[in-house]
Parts: sequence; C-alpha cells; structure tokens
Amino acid sequence: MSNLTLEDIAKQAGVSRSTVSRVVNDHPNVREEVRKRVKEVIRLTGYQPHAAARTLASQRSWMLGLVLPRSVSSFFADPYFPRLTQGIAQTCNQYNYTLGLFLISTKEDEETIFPRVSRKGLLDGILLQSDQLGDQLTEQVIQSHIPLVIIGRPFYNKDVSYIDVDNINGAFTAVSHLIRLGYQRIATITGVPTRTVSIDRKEGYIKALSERGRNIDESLIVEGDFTEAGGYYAMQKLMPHKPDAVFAASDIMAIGAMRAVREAGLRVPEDIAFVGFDDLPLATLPEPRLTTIRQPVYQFGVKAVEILLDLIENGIEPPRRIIMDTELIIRNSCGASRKK
Amino acid sequence: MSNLTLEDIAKQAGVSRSTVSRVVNDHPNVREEVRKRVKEVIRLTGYQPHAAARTLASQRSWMLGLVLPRSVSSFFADPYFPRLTQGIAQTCNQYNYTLGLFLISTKEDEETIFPRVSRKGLLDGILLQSDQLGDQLTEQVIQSHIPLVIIGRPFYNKDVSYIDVDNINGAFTAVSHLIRLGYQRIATITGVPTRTVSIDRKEGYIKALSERGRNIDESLIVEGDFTEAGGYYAMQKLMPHKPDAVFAASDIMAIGAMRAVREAGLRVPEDIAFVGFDDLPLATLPEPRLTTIRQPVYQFGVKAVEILLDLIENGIEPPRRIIMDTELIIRNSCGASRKK
DNA sequence: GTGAAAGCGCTAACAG
DNA sequence: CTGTTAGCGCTTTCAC
Repeated sequence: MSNLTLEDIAKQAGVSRSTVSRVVNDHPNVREEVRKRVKEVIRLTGYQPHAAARTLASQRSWMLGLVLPRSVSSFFADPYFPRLTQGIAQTCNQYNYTLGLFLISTKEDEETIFPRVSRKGLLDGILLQSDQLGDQLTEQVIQSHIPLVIIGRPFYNKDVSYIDVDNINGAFTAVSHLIRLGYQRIATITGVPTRTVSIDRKEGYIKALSERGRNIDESLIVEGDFTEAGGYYAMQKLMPHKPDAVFAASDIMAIGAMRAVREAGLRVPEDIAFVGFDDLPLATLPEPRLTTIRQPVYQFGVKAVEILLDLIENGIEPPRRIIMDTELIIRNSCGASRKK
Repeated sequence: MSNLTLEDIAKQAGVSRSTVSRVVNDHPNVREEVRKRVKEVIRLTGYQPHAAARTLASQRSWMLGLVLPRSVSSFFADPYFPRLTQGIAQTCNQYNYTLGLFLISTKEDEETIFPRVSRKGLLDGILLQSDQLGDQLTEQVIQSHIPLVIIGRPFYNKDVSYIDVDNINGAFTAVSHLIRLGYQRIATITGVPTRTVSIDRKEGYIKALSERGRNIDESLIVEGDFTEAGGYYAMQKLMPHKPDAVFAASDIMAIGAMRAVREAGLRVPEDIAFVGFDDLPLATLPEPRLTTIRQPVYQFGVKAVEILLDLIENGIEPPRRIIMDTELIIRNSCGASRKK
C-alpha cells in the first residue's frame, strides 16, 4: 500500500497538486494531454487518494449508514433483513458509496448508538429501520437533520421520508383471495401490535372482510410475534374457534401455525387453508407449499438508497414517500387448486 | 447537528485546543477541575469531534471492513452469515469501531471491490470470508498489508491469520456418532469441492470411517452445493445405493435430502438416519428434529474481531490461527432415541 | 487550463 | 499539567 500523496504525483507528472486533484475527480478543466500523463503516473505508482483527507476537505464522506434496531436482531432468523441488506449494499456499490452497518443487539448498544451514527464527518446519510412504538432513536436522528430514510412506516408520522411496502393492500389481497375461494371463517394471526407493519396488515384483513359485508369476529384474530413459535401458539388458540382459513401476517408464523394444525391431526389446506406474507424461500419447498404475499425486498433496498441519495443531493425537504406494491403468489396452502 | 470545532470549545472553556483534545480522548494529563469544566462545555454544546479530521490526524479510522464474496450472497438464505455478522457488529460496537459492510453481489462488484476496501484512510483492518479456490481478492488484500483476518480456512494457505471452525473434527464426530449407533452404510452429501469447508468435512467423514476400519464406498459420497435443492438431488442419486444413514455437510442440504427421502416413501430415521452440520434454528422444529453439529457462529464473529484488533495493535506477524470447537447436538433424525 | 494558497478539524510532539 | 505549533492529505476558491 503506497503512501503517496497528491503532491508526490504532482511532482512526478510535472504539474501542480490541484491539477492532479482535478484529474482524480474527473473535473473538466484539464488539457487532455496533461490528464493522460497524470493518469499514467497514478497507474504506475498505484496512488490512491486518502479517504479521510478527502472527506475532511470536501465535507462528504461517501458513506451511508444502515441502522437496524434491536427488535430486528431476532429477525435475522428470517431472510428478510439479509436480503434487504443485499439490495442496499449492492446499490451503495453502484453509486460508489461505502456502507456502514449498525446493528443494535444489546441494551447498551441502544444507548450508545446515536452518538455513533451521528458522529460528525462519518455518514452522509442514514437508513433506519423503524416502525416501532416508542422508538426514541428515530426522534433523535430526525432532529440531527442528517439525511434520513426510514425503512418501514414510522409509528409517529412526522415529516420524514420513508419507504414501505403496501402492507394494507397486501393483506387485503391475501384475505380477498381466501374469500373468493369460498372460506367462511377466515382468521388472522397478527404481528405484535407495537409495530406499524402489524397494524397495517391487520387493517388489510379487516378491510377485506368488511368490504364483503362480513362481520369481524374478534375470536378469529389472534396475536403472534413474527416467530415460528408465536405462530404455533396463536394457532392453538385459534383452533377451538374452528377457522377454515388463516391469513398469517408472516410466512414464519404460517409455518408455525401449520405445524400446530398438523399436530392436531388436521390437514392443510383441506381442513384449514393458509396464506402467509413475505414469500420466504424456505416456505416454498415442503408440501403444502405456502400461498403468500411477495414483497420486493431487494428492490426495496435499492429504492431506499436511491431516495437517500436524492435527499443528500437535493435537500431533505419535502419528505419523500414510497410505497411499494406486493404480489399474491398462489401455491397449494390456500387450496386454490383443489377448489377449481 | 452542531458545527462546533475543538477551537470553539477551547475558547468557551478558557483553555487551549490541545487540552480539549486531551479531555475528549481521555488522556491522563489534565487537571480534574479543568477536565470537568471542559466536559461540561462539551455536554452543553453537544460538541462532537469530526470523524474524518480525527482519522486524518491520527491515521486511524476506527473502522473495520467485513467483506463477503459473491459465493456467499446465496448463502444469505441461511442464517449463518446474518448471525456471524451480528457477532462481528456487536463486537465492533463494544470496542468502539465502526463496521463497514462490503457485499460482493455481481461480477462488477468483484472487480471494483479491491480498490474500495483498500482505499487509504478508510479501514484499519479487514475481515474477509474466504475459503474458495481461485480467490484473487484474498491475494490482493494480503499483499496490501492491511491487517487482515480470513474467516474460514483459506484455500491457499499463505501466512495469513485466519479463524475457522474445526470442520474435520465436527464431521468426524457426526459420523462417529452414526457408526456408534450401528449404521452400516453411511453416506455423505458433501459441499462444493472448491471450498475448504467442503473438503474438511469430507475429510472428517472419511477419517471416522477409516479409523473404524470401514471401507470408503465412493458411491456413498455425493456432491451437493449447500442448498436445499442440492441436498434433494444428491439424495436422489444416493438412494439407489441404499444408505442407512447420511451425514450432510450442512443442515440445509439435510433438509432437502430428507424431503427426497419422504417423497420416496421412506422414513427418517427408521429407514435412513440423518446428521447435519450448522444447527440452523429452523431445522430444530419440524419432526424429525435434526441431529447436527453446532458451530459457535456468533462467538466466531466475536473472536474474529478480537484477533483483528490484536493484529492492528500488535502487528500482523506472526499470523494468528484460531480453530473453534463444534458440538454434537443429538435430536431425533439420527435415531439415537430409537436405538436405545 | 493551471497554480498558489487557504483551509477542513484534529492529533501529537515539544516546550515550558 | 497546559499551550504552541506543525502537520495529516485533500478540495476549492481565486488569480493568472
């Protein structure tokens, strides 16, 4: 690793430091001949500009931060965040940004995270997963006026830019599908009520039933927690109420719920049909293959970065909002094939 | 976000810039009274040191890079890398380092990654997942002399620091377990032969059989690719050769293989017993619950960071090597309970 | 189109 | 224990 500076290159190329800087940064005002000569010296010497020096002088770090709160760490069991992260990382690469990853695992992390991510001269912008009730980190970051894109619909709907999937409509589509197939007692396993994703998916469920003039039966609405075990226990609570179909607010809960159904000696979809949400790769393999709502997770990450870059270039006002569409993926668990 | 500098704080506290710097960096030589006064001003003003300026002056960025090659991206389907990343991120937090994440997704990424991670003044050290044949990035990074810890056993065993799990011994334990249970035709589904992890696990399989004086039957060794589908197809190739037990080099392949067994109308473990490798959370839920080799993935991440920090503090020579132990987790798929 | 020069905000001798 | 000073390596006016 060379320890050359601009000055060294300048000397070797017989020009000034400024000219070399211009060449490095592709500025226009350099004679083609000179540019070529300088580039050659750079190539030969393996010169690289010093990232920190550049940041200090230009007040731009070319680095973005991805902040995933604690609630999320458990979610690492499911591929949602890895995929999202991939989309984000790949897009950062594309735009030549470095990605800083901030995972909040412990209570202590939670307290030290804000100074870490808001450190002056570190990040040009922040992507923050946040749809939780009582999330103070989000408040702090908003007030720091660092360009920010929230991933998910924030609980407190301030004037922040955010990007989310259309959870209401996704759930609506899922439940409408079950209605169309003729199911009469359609239950739902919701997520934790402290997250907007849960609230929105539940709303879609209610909306679909209401629009068809169905009554909402509270005994058919059971709370899960986005885990396999949560789905399992929720289903056990649900079964005495004899649902003939279940919309689970996540695939992983659907998997747990189907396990409960199987253990009770019932069959999917014959006795109880299922639709999930997420489209986990793993859920598509064992029979019955899960009918579900697919989210464009990777694209979601791409879009999030692009909005953030827009914010950085053009200012954070007005807040940008993106809601991405979902897609119903029909497989076997909903009994669609059987019903035909 | 304040745009205060050291100088401003110094003025307000009635001291020099150096003194403030000392306070900020917890240097000893400051009178307690002065320290208190300065800290108060810092608190009141919300002053934060500028990361880039600090890096430029101290030649330390307090940032580590985690580089995950392309072969790995597909692996994001399984929780191995997310968990590893968590361990790494958490440990970075602990030591007050920022973590940069470099995912190589595309062919282009592959070509631009080296300049990105080796950029002067960006990273104090690199964690690089690398156990592939023909990995030139690893070579480049080694030659750049940036402090480096390889995650996994590198294919070309140069004088590099690396950390790995004891794959040979893990596989040895798994297969020995099957031998002990009395199985006669123990097969294995290996990983791709271009990775040391596959080679090592296969070696453990062979070693376990050999030490018991068993012959190695090549028809009982089939190659998978660490995916569910790969396990499934490998098992189809395996079944005509009538194995009574299978050691799969990863849980995800074991899951695929068991699916093939089930579809063939056979039962696990009655007809064919299974032991996997990894201890995926998801594999422990459906019956038969998978007997497997647990890796200390999270601890692995912790240790990797600690070694890297050691390298940064104390120089990269001599190379450090850490091999971590695995653990046999006995559940139902191996038929241990049945055999007793 | 090119160069000189003034910072960017901090650290780390060194002197006292 | 504290202040002065000289950089760290680059960007960016501003002249020419």
